[in-house]
Amino acid sequence: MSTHTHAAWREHALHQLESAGYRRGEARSAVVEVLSRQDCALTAQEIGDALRRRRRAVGLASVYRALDVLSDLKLVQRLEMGQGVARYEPLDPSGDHHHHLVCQLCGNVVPFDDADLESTIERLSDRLEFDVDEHDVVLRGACSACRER
Amino acid sequence: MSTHTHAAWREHALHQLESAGYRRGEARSAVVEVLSRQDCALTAQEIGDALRRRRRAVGLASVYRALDVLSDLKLVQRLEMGQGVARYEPLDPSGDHHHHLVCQLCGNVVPFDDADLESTIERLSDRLEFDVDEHDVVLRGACSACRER
DNA sequence: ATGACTGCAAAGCCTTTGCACGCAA
DNA sequence: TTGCGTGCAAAGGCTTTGCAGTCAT
Repeated sequence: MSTHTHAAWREHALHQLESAGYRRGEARSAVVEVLSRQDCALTAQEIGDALRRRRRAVGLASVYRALDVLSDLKLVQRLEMGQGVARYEPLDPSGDHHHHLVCQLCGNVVPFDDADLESTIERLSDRLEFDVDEHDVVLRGACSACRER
Repeated sequence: MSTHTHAAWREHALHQLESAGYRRGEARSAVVEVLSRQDCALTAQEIGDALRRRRRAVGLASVYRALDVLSDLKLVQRLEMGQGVARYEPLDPSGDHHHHLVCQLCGNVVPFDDADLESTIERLSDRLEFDVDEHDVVLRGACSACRER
């Protein structure tokens, strides 16, 4: 597991934003807030919906703009897991991360991590004629709930 | 490497289409033709362009429709590697496959394969509470050409 | 002859951009 | 006060759909 709590990520992110010269705007802070409460990948829509539910409605354009900035600062990772929709999740500054299982029946996304997989990818990266600095792995299939139906 | 040549994949695909009750239409056959000459992932646009260059222009809608059918029959794999554009590549019936390196500087996509990675993922899949039936791995970084600049 | 196949144009998503206003610093 | 941040509406890019004509069987 990560050494960082959700609150710690939020502080870290807000601090990084400030250091990078960004002002503490309402919309951006609200997006950081929502992301900090969730450790798996959300779509821009989902973030917008969550904000609306919490009575801190933010224009979708601002959500996208906030996510752009956060991606640039490597505070969130942008992921594409099919269906042509991008998902975003907080990036642990320690380098810790997980990958995703996508259920092809219900569309649910479940995180998992595996040390073996990480070290295999690391060894592999060294072997390639390519400077690898990111990787992602998506497993697709049926989640336990859907399999039983 | 695959045990199937490009021509073999084309024959296999055309045969499967026929078995599944599809007619041998011009557009669909042309898409199969282009895919069979390439073993790494192409976008719908790229397929359309290739067809136009070969004087067998096909409407983009038909390209997409053909790719849909081919995906359903598991003859091609649909991949999303960022930038919100889907890519498609022939799927070897033997189960052989590769993964991709994406250069974040020039956008080039390069295939690679690694037995170690495959077996690690297979072991991992058995360990999970999830029926895994597909996986894909994307490595991002700088290709050798871009690194030198 | 019949209905699958195709191309074109229109419609649908997700995402980005333009612009005017408001707010942090 | 300055110019970054925000929301709205419009524009963009990829993909899908509706429709009428065409072609395989």
